[in-house]
Amino acid sequence: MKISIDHKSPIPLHIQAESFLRQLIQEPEYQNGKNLPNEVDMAKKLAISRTTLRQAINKLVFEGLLVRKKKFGTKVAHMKISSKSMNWLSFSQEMQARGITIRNYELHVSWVLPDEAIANFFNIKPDKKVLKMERLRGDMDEPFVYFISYFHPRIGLNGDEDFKRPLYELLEQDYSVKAIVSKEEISARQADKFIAAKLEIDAGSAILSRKRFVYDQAERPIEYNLGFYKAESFVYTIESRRE
Amino acid sequence: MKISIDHKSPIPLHIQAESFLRQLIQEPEYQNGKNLPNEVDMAKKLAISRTTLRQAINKLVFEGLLVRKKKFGTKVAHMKISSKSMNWLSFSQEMQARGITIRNYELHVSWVLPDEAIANFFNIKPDKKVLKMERLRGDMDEPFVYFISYFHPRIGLNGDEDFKRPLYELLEQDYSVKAIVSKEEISARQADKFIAAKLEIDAGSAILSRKRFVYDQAERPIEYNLGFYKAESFVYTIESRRE
DNA sequence: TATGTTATTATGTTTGTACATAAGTAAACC
DNA sequence: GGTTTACTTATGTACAAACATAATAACATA
Repeated sequence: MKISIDHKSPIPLHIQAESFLRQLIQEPEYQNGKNLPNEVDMAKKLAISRTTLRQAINKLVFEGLLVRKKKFGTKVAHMKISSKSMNWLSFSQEMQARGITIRNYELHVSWVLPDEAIANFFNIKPDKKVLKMERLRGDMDEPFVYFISYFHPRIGLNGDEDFKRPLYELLEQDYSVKAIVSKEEISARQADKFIAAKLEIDAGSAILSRKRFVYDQAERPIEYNLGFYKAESFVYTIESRRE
Repeated sequence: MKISIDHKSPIPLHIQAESFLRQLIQEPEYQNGKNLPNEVDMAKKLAISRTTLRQAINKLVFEGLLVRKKKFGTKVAHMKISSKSMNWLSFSQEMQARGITIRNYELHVSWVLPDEAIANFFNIKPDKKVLKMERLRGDMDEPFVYFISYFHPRIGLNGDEDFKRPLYELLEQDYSVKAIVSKEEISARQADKFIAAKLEIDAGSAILSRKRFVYDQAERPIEYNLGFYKAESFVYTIESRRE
């Protein structure tokens, strides 16, 4: 933890402060509930104004990473992995935002014949092969999600892409495909033998399964995605408001 | 649109500005893409500082309701999380919409001491009793969800209410409490013995658990709600869109 | 004509300063 | 001893004042 604020850098100070904080809160002491240094001191130490520092803190508070209480101070919100109404963060971005380093445990790409649900969703003939991508991902300690994705042939993926890059970035930059609409179905189910083995849990354990249908701006189907999350490690959060 | 800023009010100016903006952007012109008045002018008109106004704008930007671009101005983002409708249907309405006739299998109302999570959410002392309502509901064939709700004492519920009426209707009509914001956490878990017995399934079966935090217009906590759904019978769907 | 130059506009960044408020703790008072 | 009062701490609210920057338009120059 040497990273500090560089006043010469073209990067805005509050952005620098933000990264600084993201690093800082990784420290075990803060993860364990210790208060962050108070705003006035920290601002002084970083040689930025309190307002600027608050700007950075605010962002993390908004994201739900920090909680503040008067007189009590600021500390990291002890919450689980969640997808905080930002449905549109990709998995890697989502994890990054929480300071979790992701590890890809397995990646497998193949061309397969679509089953009925998929052929239907893509509106293609069942004898037209589609690209299937399977990924086992998690943090440094253990895998906690197994993804299966199918992509519409129209996109032109060939299977040699660098799937280590964020998926939607890849689709947008290299294939001009913009994922705009997502329909998701979330349900609980019991892990079958295959999934249980991948996630290193017992068959029959509860898992959270997410089915995601992704469309482009013209509502054309792009991706059919299945995700199986180890139960304890995933909580889906939704925030909604009515008037 | 006469609502403006009241400097005498105990409500912070940036909060007032926020409500003002929320109203403002309802106007069809802004919905149709017209730029909001620029910050400097608007701040002058509202008689608050630009900083304070920006504080309010920032919040809406973060929520994804507004987009800003240098030189281009600020306008409403044409993006929508349309899971709204879904989230705000109460259970009975939700079921009705699916053509399912609901049956109440059990209803139990009691006054209990809140556990830490609840006391915290309500921000009350743990020795202050709260109203707890438990309900087992389902269709004509079988129960498929077990609800546990806790209500904030402030509301003034006494426990003798007619809980057969839709809940949010009751709160609104009889107690002038409007549920506006809901934060939900959805996760999979295994049924414990208690829940399993209620839902008539084996202990250890997968269930979908939904934790719901409900707030009123002033973001004050109203209800803490837990729902345990029989896995096969419930799928949570979300539709989201970005621009 | 093509290419700089400048002005304009509206948001973006940053600071310094001040007082308010919630929730404690300690001291003072009767 | 118990109640009030004052202090302390750290966040919350608010303002004014500059200067930076991105995008564009209008103008000027080679």
